[in-house]
Amino acid sequence: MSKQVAPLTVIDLNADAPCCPPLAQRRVPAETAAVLAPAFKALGDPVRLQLMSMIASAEGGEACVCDLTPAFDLTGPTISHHLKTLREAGLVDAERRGTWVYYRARPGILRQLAALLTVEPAES
Amino acid sequence: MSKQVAPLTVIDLNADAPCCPPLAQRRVPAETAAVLAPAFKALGDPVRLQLMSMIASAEGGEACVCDLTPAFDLTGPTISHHLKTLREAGLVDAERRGTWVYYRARPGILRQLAALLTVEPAES
DNA sequence: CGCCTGTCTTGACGTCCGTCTAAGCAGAGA
DNA sequence: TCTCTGCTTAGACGGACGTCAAGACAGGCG
Repeated sequence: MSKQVAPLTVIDLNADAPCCPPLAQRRVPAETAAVLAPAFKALGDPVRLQLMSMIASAEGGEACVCDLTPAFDLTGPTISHHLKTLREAGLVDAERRGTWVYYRARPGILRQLAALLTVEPAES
Repeated sequence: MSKQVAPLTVIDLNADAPCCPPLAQRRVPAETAAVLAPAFKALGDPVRLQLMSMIASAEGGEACVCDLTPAFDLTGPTISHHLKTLREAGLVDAERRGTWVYYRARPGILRQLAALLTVEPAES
């Protein structure tokens, strides 16, 4: 355990470059797991997964809450709660402009998660 | 809905090719979200994320429960419960050979998840 | 056959999560 | 300033989750 000085204690979730080697290449340290697991957890709900996709794929990279809410059979506060969860997981960023609130995806952490799940094309 | 015979009602989680376009490219349909969210949810626990990594990065692609359990400060049944969760999410496969049980990662679904999270290198 | 080791299942308990209703706060417009 | 609309926060309730102790099952070995 003292072989390396654990340079991953604080993980920069905004970095564009992957912070960690793929999950299938090297065993994920406990600290890395503790930081990245909440992000996976936030994506572990169908509503939030769709919200994340709607935000990330929106025109101009941002989506208004007024466009997100009517896409589900849920009340406004419930959608707001899910958006807060995504925000606290570091997956999205919120900004109020006038009357409406806009949400924007953070590509950095998405890249981290994708890199972690990357598998060699032919591993057999 | 009658345009195609709904080939995504059941998503082949074992397929090697990605089943869905990236999350940031097109809005994820509700059915896809319902199928893939449980996989993210299963990875949304630090213990399971480490278990998944230990299994996927193990020699020969498989890991014995007897090697996984002592790596955590948890009881055997708890580890077994987490492994069952990973199994039910389709992330790993279990096989008993003699006394010990071996777990093996399913690269297909990992590729699906990684593809879904893929972000363009420069999206601005 | 009987015991031992290793793993899974069952049942229970405390905590967290998803959803709702009701209330609070921030801007825009009259 | 007053009111209206849009979004968030607070509180509550039912259900699911993480954990453990105890028991059940499978396989190997005397």
